[in-house]
Amino acid sequence: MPELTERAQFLLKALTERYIREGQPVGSRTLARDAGLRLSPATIRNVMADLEELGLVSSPHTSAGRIPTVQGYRVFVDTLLSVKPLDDALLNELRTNLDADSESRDLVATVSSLLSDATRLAGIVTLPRRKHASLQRVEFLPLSEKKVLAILVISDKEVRNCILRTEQAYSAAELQQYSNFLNQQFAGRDIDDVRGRLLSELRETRETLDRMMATALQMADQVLGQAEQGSDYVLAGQTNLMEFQELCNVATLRHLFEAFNEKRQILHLLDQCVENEGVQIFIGEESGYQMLDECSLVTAPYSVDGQVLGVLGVIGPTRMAYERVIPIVDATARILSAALNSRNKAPY
Amino acid sequence: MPELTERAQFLLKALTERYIREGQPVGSRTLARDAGLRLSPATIRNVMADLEELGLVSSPHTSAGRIPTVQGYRVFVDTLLSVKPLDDALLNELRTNLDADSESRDLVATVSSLLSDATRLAGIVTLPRRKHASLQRVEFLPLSEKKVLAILVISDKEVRNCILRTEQAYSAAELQQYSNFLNQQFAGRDIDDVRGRLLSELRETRETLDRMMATALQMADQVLGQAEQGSDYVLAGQTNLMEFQELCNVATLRHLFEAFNEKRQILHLLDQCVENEGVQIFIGEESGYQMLDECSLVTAPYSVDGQVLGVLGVIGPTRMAYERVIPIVDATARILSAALNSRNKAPY
DNA sequence: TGTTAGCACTCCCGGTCAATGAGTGCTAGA
DNA sequence: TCTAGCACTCATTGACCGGGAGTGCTAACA
Repeated sequence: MPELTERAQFLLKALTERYIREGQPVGSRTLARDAGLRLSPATIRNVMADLEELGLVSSPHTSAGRIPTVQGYRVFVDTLLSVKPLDDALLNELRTNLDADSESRDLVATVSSLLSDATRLAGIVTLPRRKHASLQRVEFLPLSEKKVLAILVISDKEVRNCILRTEQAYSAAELQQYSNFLNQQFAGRDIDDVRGRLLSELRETRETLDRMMATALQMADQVLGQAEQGSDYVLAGQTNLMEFQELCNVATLRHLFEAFNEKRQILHLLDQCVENEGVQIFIGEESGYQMLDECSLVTAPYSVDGQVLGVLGVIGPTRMAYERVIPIVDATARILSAALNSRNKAPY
Repeated sequence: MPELTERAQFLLKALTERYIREGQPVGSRTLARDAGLRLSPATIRNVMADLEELGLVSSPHTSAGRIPTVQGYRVFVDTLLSVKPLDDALLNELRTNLDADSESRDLVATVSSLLSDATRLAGIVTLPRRKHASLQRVEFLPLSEKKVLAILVISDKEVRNCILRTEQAYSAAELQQYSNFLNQQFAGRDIDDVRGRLLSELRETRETLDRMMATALQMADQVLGQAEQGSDYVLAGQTNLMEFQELCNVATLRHLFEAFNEKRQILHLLDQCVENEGVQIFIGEESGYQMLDECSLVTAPYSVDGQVLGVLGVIGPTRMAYERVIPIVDATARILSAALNSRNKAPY
């Protein structure tokens, strides 16, 4: 946008800020007073006409003031925004409330609440999912005649268990043997890797090797299959969204909440943010999903050892206090990453 | 209500049914046509005046029809309602969709969805919580230097694990020893019982016995303490509630959804239904909670071996199709109980 | 050439008003 | 005991009007 004069930029900024604050279309008279430039309303009107032609502002009807369009917000966020430094009290609160020792799921839930409390919007955090997680160990325990409890230790904070139904009964000793065997073979290896090997070994050795190994492999495969599909997120403070007038009609809310329940679409959107480093923002229709047409999504990925594990962010109305929200999201992502890192470094 | 003539009862029933169907206040003319009695509107009006005096119906304003009051619904539900027999297709769907082998939490989530789908309302199911669960066994696995994974097997479908931080490092062998010891001592016993013993033993033997046992007891106590607090429920289909006009203002919805998130109040209400056997209904303000003023709650407890484990039900607007909803809730509770029972009987 | 004052115009919003229609309470008669 | 009739009440709807806020345009001014 090099065509934008400095004055136009300044006014767009002032207009957007005021609109975000007040929620009302901003007229030329108000803007003249508000902006502090010693210009008459008439002059402002001329500038506004230019901005409107560029598609950065629009008026809901002829005799209302102007409001920023999605493109207007875009320019505002990308080039005009002066981000507020995060206030220390809040930063401390974020830090101290993160108990780095809790399990992933709880940790994620906490972060989600923190985000929603700090911004008064809806907080969202995906569960950490590492592309290359290594398997620390496997255990099998007999539950009842044909049920086996499989426990999969991935790291010192990620444990999954699932109940397997088996064709026949196995004794504790047998199961012990199986898990020993598997741990010997696979402990410390990448999970995808393990799965690949399992499959190929299963095929190869079906007849030749003894039954024990086949069973062990089969079980392990079952567990891994179930463990892997856990792409999910935790949402908090949805009800905060009900406070905003622009979202306050039931149809809009319904679509939004249904999307939250469905998860699929939201997840897909969040996935797009994984690649981007740092804060990423979707404004209104930019997301490409209808139910988010009147919302913005501010996200940031979090990571351990340079490997991105997930995305966190907030969802709120397009008209949100970006200059406050952006640093919060940014900081939270850093703090979460740090928390995950520090405990990951604990020696085994 | 012996003062109610047969005719008055019949008309109250007709009025309530019509109002539930149409959602509009019912006038005397309509009712005269609808009820099939060969009475003129004027006569009906007289009866209505009586019903109004008894507090069973009311009119939103002078020249509108009548709608049932909470007391009116009460009489309707308690004495007038003709419950529809459940249609077999639905029954089958409920049965087949319950995978009796999944874990409690998943099972509960499924039931919740089934309820909400079948009724087009919000389904709610509390997690099973047995007063006297017996401990099947305990396992400890080393995770990292000062972290231990504790696994608590309660039944062949209920497993809890939690990560303990310990003061010092323990070897796999040590942990094995501990769990062996605990299993020997406590396997098969009631969990509360176990906890009590743990505490007393801890006190008694602090100095006398060897450190191993003390640690084992301490760990077990930690796990049990964490495992027990799990009073919770799973909700499904909240968004269904947004379809109803009477709930369609944002303030009402907000209170409702906030209560859903809080859980405390709802849980308290559900707890009251545990004692009652069979379907229990709270209509409007009867619940005593403001956010449910315009809602009704239809619940039924589910149980295994005559022991009530939890409550399930649906939440919807006061104006709901009770004659359809009640049998669904009832049947679902039975089916869930049966499912839990059958698999519980599997020999160990 | 950029800025400003003035002015006519547009459109939303809130209030008033009257017509309509649904439904009621009451009364008198069958 | 029931019913027909009638006057009355009240929500809803649509039309209308005036005020207010803000605009675009034009012409004058620095």
